[in-house]
Formats: sequence, structure tokens, C-alpha cells
Amino acid sequence: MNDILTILKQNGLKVTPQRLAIINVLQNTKEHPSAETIYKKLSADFPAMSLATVYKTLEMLKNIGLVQELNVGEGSFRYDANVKSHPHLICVSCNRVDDLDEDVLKDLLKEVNKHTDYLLTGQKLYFYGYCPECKKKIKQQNNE
Amino acid sequence: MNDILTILKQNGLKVTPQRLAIINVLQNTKEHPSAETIYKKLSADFPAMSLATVYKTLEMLKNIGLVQELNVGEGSFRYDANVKSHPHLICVSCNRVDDLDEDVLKDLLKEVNKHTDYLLTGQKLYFYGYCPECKKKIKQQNNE
DNA sequence: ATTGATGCAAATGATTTGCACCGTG
DNA sequence: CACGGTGCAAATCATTTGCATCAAT
Repeated sequence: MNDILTILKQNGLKVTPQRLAIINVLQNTKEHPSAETIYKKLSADFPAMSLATVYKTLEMLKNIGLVQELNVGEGSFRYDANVKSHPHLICVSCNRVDDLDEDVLKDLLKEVNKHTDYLLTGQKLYFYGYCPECKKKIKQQNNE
Repeated sequence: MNDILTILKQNGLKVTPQRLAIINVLQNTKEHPSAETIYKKLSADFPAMSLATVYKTLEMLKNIGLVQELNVGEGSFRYDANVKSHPHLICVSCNRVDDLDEDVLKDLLKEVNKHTDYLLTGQKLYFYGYCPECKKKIKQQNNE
């Protein structure tokens, strides 16, 4: 939290209320919001804020490594304050996006390395399916 | 090849020269082309063809399950005539896109299932790194 | 005071859409 | 000859950019 202020200053970046607010949203949610979502969430507190500011801020945060950009297959990007490269789970029913522990990643990479000559440097892994809640709902429907 | 004609007809779709050409490009390449790439590749033979036609055809092929759409992180989609859901390798240096055998997928899914309650239905897996050729080039540069 | 940040509006670029005309079945 | 397909141009939509103004350092 405080370290972020430091990081911004270290990079010669100014600390503005808009930036703090956007960072704050990202740090206190697990829902992997889009630029639009962040914008709407903040429009109550910052009625004058521009969507462009949200985009510029996200771009900046991405560059200094404070957020990662996700493409889960929708028309727009989502953002994650957890920058460790970890696989994501996407519910095909309710569109929620969950994290998969990064420990899993190690095992996955081990497996992939067995089968390729590529020198791997990164990955984007999205697994689709029904989240526990939606799984229940579907079961209930089928029981009727 | 001939089976594709059958599939189109079965779905009440017309067989046009443009469609055949687009399907042909997709079947005879391993480079995972974008709509734009396909369009350019065919503009010699079909100078009057519209980019919109390429997009409409790809949409149609996607719907009947003859191609899959890839999002490797560029601004545009790429298309793959191999519709079996398999992981992809993307070279961060030359942007080529390779397939990873779908057998690998089984092991990856096994691993993921250990760690989630999601009922998995699909996945989009992109591994980034240096392809064998680019890996060599980099080594040579470093040796000088 | 500087210099980077903001907000607005206009620009971009991939993809989609509407529609009149054309070609397949 | 009926109806889906094509080509063109205009429309979308997320994201980016230019620029004058504003505020953090």
C-alpha cells in the first residue's frame, strides 16, 4: 500500500487521487475488473473522471509491473493486481474469474517442457468451466 | 476436404469459390493466419473479395466447428483449422505460433483438476518463449 | 515554476452490420 | 427463381491519442 506510493515516486510518477483510487479498487477486489468496470465503480466518487484516465493509469500500472492484463475471451481486457503469472479459471455461466494457485503452474510448466524445444518465458492459461456455485444450480435444474 | 463440402451442404450453406479458398488456406498452413493474412493471401486470386467476406466465412466456420479462433495476445484473432482444443506455443521474437500436442493437455488437465472444484469444460492455453530458431540466434549474438 | 496528469473529443483499428446485387442449389 | 452469399460502405466498440488545462512536486 505504502510501498506503491514509493514505487510511483521512484519511477518519477505523480501520485494523484485518481491513481490512488484505481489502485485501491484493484487491490481490494477478487473480481478481475475491466477498465469499464473500474470506471463505473469510481464514478460515484469521481464524477468527472475520464475513462481515458482509467486506461492510461492501467497502462502505466502494467508498465511498472503492478498489474497484469487478462484476456479471458471477452471483448475487453480485465486487470489483476496479482502480477505473479498464474492460471485463471473462468466460469462459462456467470463469467466470474478465479485464480489458480501459482504452485500449480510449476507442475504445468514441467509437463510442457517435456514436449517442446521452446525456451519458455511466460504463459497465459485460461481454464473454462462451471464454478462450484453454477455447478450446483445446474444439478438442481437437472433433478427437477 | 470432400467431407467439408458435405458438412456445408448439410448445414444448408452454399459452397462458393470464396469459401472454398478460405477453407483451403486454413487447411494448408501451419501458421495460424489472421483474417487480414488470409485476405491478403487470397487477394491475388480474388481481387474483388471483401475483408467482410473473410470475417463472415470465419464466423461461419467457427460456428459449425471447422476452425477455432485463437487470441495469442495480438490486436487481432488468428484461426486454426485444427479444432481439437490444444495448447499453443508463441515465439516472442518472431511471432510464429506452434501447436503443442493434445496429449500434453490431458496431463495438464489432470493437474488442474487436483486443485479446483470447477467442472472444467474447455481451456485456452498459450505458452510464450523463444522458438528453437530464435533461441539459436540469441545464443549466437551472445557469443560474439 | 516545471512537468507530468487529467479530461475531453477526435482518431484508430479490428470486427460487424445493412443493404442492393449476384450466384448457387 | 428463391434465398443465401458477396462486396461495399457505414457503424460499432474497446482502446488510444492530441491537446489545452490543471495540479503534484
